[in-house]
Amino acid sequence: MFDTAFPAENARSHLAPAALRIVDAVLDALSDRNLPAGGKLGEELLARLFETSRTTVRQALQHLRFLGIVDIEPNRGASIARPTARMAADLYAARRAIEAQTVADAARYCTANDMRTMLAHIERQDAAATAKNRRELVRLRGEFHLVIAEIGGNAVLCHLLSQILPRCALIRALADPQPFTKRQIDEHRTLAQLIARGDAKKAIALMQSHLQINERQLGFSGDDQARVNNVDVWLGAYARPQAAKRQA
Amino acid sequence: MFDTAFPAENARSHLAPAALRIVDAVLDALSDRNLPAGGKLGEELLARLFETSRTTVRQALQHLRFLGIVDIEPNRGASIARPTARMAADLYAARRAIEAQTVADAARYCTANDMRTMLAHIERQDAAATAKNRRELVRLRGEFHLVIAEIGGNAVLCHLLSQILPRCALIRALADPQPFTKRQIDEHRTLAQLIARGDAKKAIALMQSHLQINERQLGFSGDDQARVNNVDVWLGAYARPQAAKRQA
DNA sequence: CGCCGCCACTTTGTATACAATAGCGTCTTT
DNA sequence: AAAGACGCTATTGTATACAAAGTGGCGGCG
Repeated sequence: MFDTAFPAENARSHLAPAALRIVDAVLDALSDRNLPAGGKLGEELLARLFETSRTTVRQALQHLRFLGIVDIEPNRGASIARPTARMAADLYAARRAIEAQTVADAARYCTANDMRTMLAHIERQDAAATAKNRRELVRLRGEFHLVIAEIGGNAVLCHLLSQILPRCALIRALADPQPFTKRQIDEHRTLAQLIARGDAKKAIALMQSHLQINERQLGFSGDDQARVNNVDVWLGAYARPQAAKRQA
Repeated sequence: MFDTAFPAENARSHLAPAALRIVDAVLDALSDRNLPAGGKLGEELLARLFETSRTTVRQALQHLRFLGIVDIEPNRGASIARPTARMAADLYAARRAIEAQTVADAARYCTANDMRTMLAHIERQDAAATAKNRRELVRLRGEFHLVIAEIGGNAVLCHLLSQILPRCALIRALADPQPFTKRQIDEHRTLAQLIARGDAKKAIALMQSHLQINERQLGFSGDDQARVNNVDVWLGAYARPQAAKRQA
């Protein structure tokens, strides 16, 4: 479905396959809520886990830093970002600003084929929700917003959105108590219809409320430090490609 | 003026000093319009020019790729991005979406001290314009928008803006025929006043027109391939820190 | 004479080795 | 016994060496 023209893939295309595996492993672990906030990501350790060199690991860490998933302090190394409530609010405010535009563009330029793409994607969301495949569902929910941005056709907005979506996923993994809900998929479906109809005004309004509802679900009460902090424990399962594939 | 809290600096803080020098050299060359679009940036060459290793060069190139200043093709290396008219339109559309929000936030949260910061910054813009210091003026014009975003207080929007501003600078360096104009600084001054007054509505409107005027000035008529393509020629002057300092 | 294939060279990608820095424990001194 | 300073260890930062891939030129063949 997503060929080389897909902006999110485009942004990753330059990465070495090995580095990409590490990035995906971290993102997968994030979707599964197996991320210890503030957990340290030693280069040597990752190199051993993924059977590659530190050079490649550093590539991956740089990319994750760019996505806001890890913090890198000079001479201190990388650790999982510890997003604050303020950061979450900023992030969602930014999303509202960006996605208001992507939705408007999508409503303007949506073709019949685009509508089919959206519906097919929503089908996959439904399937993932039915199968209670949390990781896939988290991935698809974010990806759907990218699909809309792609229909809008603004490559820059696509790129920006693909950057901040993983951070939203991180925040939700740490602070969202409600994993499975069909309502969001229903909102996606309604959104798709409004876009296909070209009703930009209503589509924007729905997107805004859709995002605000998501944001309000966040609660920063949970003490994230309570999670496992042994990175090799929680990342170990994601290191081997076959292990990751098997779960998916 | 800008301490560690400044988002743009924050995003660069992790880079090695040597890598930062390379990034700044490219950005300076860009401000001076000494950038051959599509020009190849060989790693070995840069390593020799900046008297460092290819490891550091690669770091800098990765960062420039993040900023959209260079394209990196696998096994082909890095080259200066060749932005299209479409890309420019997308970029400015994204800026309008983002800066509408930053201006609104700034108008809401602007303090007396923030106003002084803006005015002081505008003073520097005036000084650079009077001194016909093109590089400094280009830098300050972009930075002013970041100052506004900083006043707004949304770190994510600051970060996103700091990412796309260099690309705007690249596009203007390649396609903007009008280097020196005081009108933009006047607009900045008016914008500052509206923000300080808390008039979000008018401030947003002015920002939109400000950006649209800038965008309309762009003309993609010039054949950029006509420029020098010998990277060592145009970057040589920026390689040595003292050389760059001397011009500034 | 033109085109196709092969070989050499150039350039990038990856891994490893070395250097520098921060954190931490211990030892000494007051 | 407590506090400070020194040195050790663990981890990151940087450079170099080796491997792989791509590009261009040369020679043979049609």
